[in-house]
Amino acid sequence: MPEGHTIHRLAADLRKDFVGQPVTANSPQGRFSESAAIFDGELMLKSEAWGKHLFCHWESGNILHIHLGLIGKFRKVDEETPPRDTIRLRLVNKSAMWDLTGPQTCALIVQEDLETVISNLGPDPLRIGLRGLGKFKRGLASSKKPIGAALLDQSLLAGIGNVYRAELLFLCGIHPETPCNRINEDDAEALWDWTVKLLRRGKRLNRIVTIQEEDKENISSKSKKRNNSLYAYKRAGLDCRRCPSEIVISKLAGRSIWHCPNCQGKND
DNA sequence: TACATATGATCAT
DNA sequence: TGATCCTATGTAA
Repeated sequence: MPEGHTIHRLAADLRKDFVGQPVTANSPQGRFSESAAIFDGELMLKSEAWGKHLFCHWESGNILHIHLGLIGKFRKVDEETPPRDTIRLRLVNKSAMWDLTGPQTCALIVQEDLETVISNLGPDPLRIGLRGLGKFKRGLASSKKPIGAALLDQSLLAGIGNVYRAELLFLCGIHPETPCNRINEDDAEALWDWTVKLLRRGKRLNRIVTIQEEDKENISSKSKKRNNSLYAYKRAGLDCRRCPSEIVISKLAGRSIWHCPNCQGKND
């Protein structure tokens, strides 16, 4: 679940449910009890996302910093949901209840700490939009890493994860091993444009959908049931949606990556 | 019941 | 590069 679109959507949903009326906070699991007690009963003033980081600001000036990591979830639950001991944090008010489980980070910090966190992040496409292109291009130009590794580097751009990196490279026709500094102007611009577009779509739909209208008709009725929203991610051995080749899987920056050997030209 | 896996990141070697 | 942390889910045994 958690790439940048998820976190921005979360920030917006939490804002809707909690900003404006006092929030009860506790830690059924116990591991966050002391900190939760500090802002328990306060007003949430603001809820925002930077890349994959979520920040909820409280009256006292304290800030709840959450990073979901690989397996974390922060979800709205029914008021009868039992307080299981995997729930790190539970937020409640009159109209809503949310449970946080398995976060990589859940900490109470102050503004200065927040600034340190975001100073280590590259441009966030969902905050800066198309205006972030310049920064992104400079980041690419100064790196020799394979683009497939760079896209996961949150200090180059903030919010992309393993699904989007495979899909972005497919849509731009770029081989994952291409060194960043060999990506030309047009490709860099296309990468940034698609990133902004796809993250916005993901936030709106609350899930990752990269498939384009013109490719929908090429999806055989056989596979119509599932897995129809992506081009490359987890599609090893299946037909490319745009040519007769098969999608191949490889490893890059310690994670699996998928690409079409025909549509995503080999780098030399 | 056990194990593999997951849209992440850090720390040790 | 590999081990590690956190939790839930699906599949194998």
